[in-house]
Amino acid sequence: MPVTIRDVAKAAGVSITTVSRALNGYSDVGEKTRRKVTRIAEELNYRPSAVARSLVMNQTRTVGLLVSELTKERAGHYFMFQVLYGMHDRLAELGYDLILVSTTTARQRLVSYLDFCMERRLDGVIVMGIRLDDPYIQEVVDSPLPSVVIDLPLLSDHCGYVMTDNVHGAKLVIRHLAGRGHRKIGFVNGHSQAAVSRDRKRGYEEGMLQAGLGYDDTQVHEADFTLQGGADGLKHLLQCHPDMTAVFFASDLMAIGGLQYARESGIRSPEELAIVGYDDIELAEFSTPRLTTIRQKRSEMGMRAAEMVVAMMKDHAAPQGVLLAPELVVRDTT
Amino acid sequence: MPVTIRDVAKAAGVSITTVSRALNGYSDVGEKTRRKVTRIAEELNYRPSAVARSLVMNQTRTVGLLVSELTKERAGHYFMFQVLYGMHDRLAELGYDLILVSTTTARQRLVSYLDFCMERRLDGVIVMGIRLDDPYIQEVVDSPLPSVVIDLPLLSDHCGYVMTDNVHGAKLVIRHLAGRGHRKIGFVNGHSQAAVSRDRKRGYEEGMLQAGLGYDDTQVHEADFTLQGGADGLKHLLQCHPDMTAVFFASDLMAIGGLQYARESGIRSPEELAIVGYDDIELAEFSTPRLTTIRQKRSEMGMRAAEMVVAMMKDHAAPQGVLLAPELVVRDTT
DNA sequence: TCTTCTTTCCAAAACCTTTTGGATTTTTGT
DNA sequence: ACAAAAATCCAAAAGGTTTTGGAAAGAAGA
Repeated sequence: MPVTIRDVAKAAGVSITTVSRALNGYSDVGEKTRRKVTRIAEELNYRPSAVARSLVMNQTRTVGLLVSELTKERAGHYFMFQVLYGMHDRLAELGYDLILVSTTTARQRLVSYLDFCMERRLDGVIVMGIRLDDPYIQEVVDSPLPSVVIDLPLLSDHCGYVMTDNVHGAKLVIRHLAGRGHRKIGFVNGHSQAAVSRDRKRGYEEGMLQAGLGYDDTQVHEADFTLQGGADGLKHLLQCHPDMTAVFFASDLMAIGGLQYARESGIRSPEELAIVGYDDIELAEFSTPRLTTIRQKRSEMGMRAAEMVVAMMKDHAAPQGVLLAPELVVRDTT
Repeated sequence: MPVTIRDVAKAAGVSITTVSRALNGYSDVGEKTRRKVTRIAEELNYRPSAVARSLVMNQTRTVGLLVSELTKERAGHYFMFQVLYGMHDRLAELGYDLILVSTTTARQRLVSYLDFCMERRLDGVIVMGIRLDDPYIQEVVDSPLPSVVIDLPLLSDHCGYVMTDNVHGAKLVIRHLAGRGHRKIGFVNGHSQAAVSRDRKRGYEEGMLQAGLGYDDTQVHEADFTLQGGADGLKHLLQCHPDMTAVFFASDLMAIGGLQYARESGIRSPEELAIVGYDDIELAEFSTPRLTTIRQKRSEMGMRAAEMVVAMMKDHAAPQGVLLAPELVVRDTT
């Protein structure tokens, strides 16, 4: 049904070789024939079949986006959407397409992640929102497929990563709070199955020690990145430490949950309790009071991941670990 | 490099025809050979090439997701992510893959949307977050490619749609507010380039008239679905109508913006001002006070879209217009 | 035993492109 | 005007699968 290269060749009175080379800008085709071919291709509305091309070139120019948290649980969406945006945009610029691969669907549970990529002959994979305990993680690292992971420091022969320097980000928070005179600072962390949680906790700990405030395990509470988790975390922390004057949350969503709990409990922020989040999602700027937080360059994360995976696929570049600098955004809650 | 059907055939001592038919469950292959072939295929870790298959079968089992709002502007993300989830999940179940097509990238501006779909030989398209004034809209309708549009009542030979009954949803809100005794009800709408805005406004108007409250154009304000827009809209409405006791926002995000403006202005909700949103995004349940809103079955929207497009592609089913029922969720702001 | 179905298998064509290795024509150098 | 070099073109192979139209072998019926 669709018009093929043969149709164009016939209409132009040349061989299909010539059509191919004319349209692809090779130098061994005369100027007049080239113009004729392009004109006719235009007229016939010829679109070269990407699948035929993929078959012969042995590359699909497609990268898979493996996201395990594409589930009903929505905690990560605020963060992920914009990473996705930057990633897709840069990939499109580089001439690659993005195909969704979810580990949570029924089909994926049967066909393994790797099988899927092999069958589709994906050129590379970007992994996002994966947990440390995800069974697919080993597959990714072991696979010969070029891959880059977001927010997980996985470095191997075929696997790079890009993430924000979470240790540094957390330290920025503590330094800021200490500078404001806070001595007793709590920390509501995300679940331990996220690499970022580990790093942010380390940053919190080191930051506290460096500020001379000491590290106390009971001032740390592990939640799950959700609004509710943030509220519960704050409640718990304040029960143990009624004299706490500042709390650092490992995500904006949790911080907002905390903010709401505080308001319901009649605790004013920042007067009675300073609150800091992490991520700088859109909502952070519009909460009342406006949330102090750590900004992650989300769309840049996506772009860097895209660039790296393309470099690996195209130029056989070596995978690297990219650490982006976080940025403290001071607003009203501190 | 990867193992092909030829390798399997050779190893099993049969023809490639037999391998193909054995693996695809045809009846004209003996039980013992079938077992042998499957065993060997397993051993060799054979994965049939989807691209070769696509070429010969003339179908890619891939549908494109055309989303024009995959931009830095984040207003729709809270809504779209979960539609995407339902859509992808159902598509995967049905054996189809989802590929992202954005109209906002540099590449798409050169190569038209249709060209992209043709080149990739997509079997179908789902369109989401598109505006009434989007230039691609005509392409979609005219295209012979099976397509279904979300939140835009576009029905043609090859194009169906699924959306929530927004007229009814808005009426539910007005009826609810009128039942609570409100007489002067404002409306902060989304931008006029969204079909949903048109419908929700109609629902508001009809609702007001049916409740005997009359329709007054100055009680309606057009915003843009953003937090800031909601805040500004409420401010404007209250300036014109200080005696307004209830405001209906065409999205939760705007309602939350309104809620925040109200709080900053010392206006308590629901005591002094009832507020209703639309969408029932996660945040609605966690705002203070918790937001009364209209629930859209977002993941069901995605699923229905997926099912329809597959039916059109596979069984040549006729496109339909699907209207899902909205649902009033009463919380604390009314 | 001979014919007629079944069952089981396979060679070859088809899908649409790119690339290889040469062939043919034109231009350049002398 | 002749050899060499450059420019322009093309036939055929390759890529990995499905499907078509038979062929070969075995079983059933006479």
